[in-house]
Amino acid sequence: METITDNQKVKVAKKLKKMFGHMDRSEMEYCPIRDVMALASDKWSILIILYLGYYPVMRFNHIKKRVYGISNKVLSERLKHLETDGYLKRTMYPEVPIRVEYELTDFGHSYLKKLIDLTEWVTDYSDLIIESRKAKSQGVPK
Amino acid sequence: METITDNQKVKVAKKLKKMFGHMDRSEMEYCPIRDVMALASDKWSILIILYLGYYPVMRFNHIKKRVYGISNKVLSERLKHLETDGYLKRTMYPEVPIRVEYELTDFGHSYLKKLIDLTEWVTDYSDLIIESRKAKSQGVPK
DNA sequence: CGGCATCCGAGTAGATACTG
DNA sequence: CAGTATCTACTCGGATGCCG
Repeated sequence: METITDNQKVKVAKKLKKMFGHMDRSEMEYCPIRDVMALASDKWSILIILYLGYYPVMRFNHIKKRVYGISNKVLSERLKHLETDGYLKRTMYPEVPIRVEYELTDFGHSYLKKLIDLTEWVTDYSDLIIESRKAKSQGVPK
Repeated sequence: METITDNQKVKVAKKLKKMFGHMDRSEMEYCPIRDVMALASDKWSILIILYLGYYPVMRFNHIKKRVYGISNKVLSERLKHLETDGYLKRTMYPEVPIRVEYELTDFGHSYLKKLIDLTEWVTDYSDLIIESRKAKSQGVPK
């Protein structure tokens, strides 16, 4: 485990203070963090974006195959949202049969980088989390 | 907007390949990324962790006041989960009235750092997202 | 004070069938 | 092929009341 010094903690606290200083007053009914995170950090959206980082251009059914378990409805919803928020670009080719391609925008790529950071962190520590869960569930009785 | 070169995109793709190479075969019914992210990346948990980075030690009602709009039920759920997964430590002082304190573990702090990265990114770009939303909703008719 | 139990309503997900 | 429509099932969040 990467050690964290008290000094670093203080720095972090300062950053936080700057970030949401005013939110302290609980005028944070509109909170951009909550808002934005909510939209692009659900399990499906993350996977979609990660796959689009892997395969630069994907079609609807291609994504559906990769993002295992997602339904048509949810996939098209997510894609629409992600497009609306500017993460990805949708290109339609009016051929027969129709062809639609999805790819990340520059903004999407910038988010992808953050996401990869996070997933690297997750994969590094997921074992630790799983262990922690077991420890608590088997629970030392007292 | 921070520019992203094709070269960087290739690097990112390689990382992804390493990260979930096998997931490609869609044996990813258990996907640690999905799993872990789902638990600590919901809007409430994020705010709880951010606040615990700001106020090192918090009590139940203190958190409740800060995390505006959260209900008792949801708060205690989140706290329990976050504790189970090892993000935070819960200390009970059997006084009267009882006192319970929450604070981040080292693991929690390590996650906090990632979270701050993300929120900084979000605050940098949230305007851009809002604009993108407007652009799409007012929608150039054709 | 902290927080669990219960109930209820709303939104969301999933399965399936259908269309341009 | 790329979705939409529809229906159902279920989970989630909020409100309330109770208890150690």
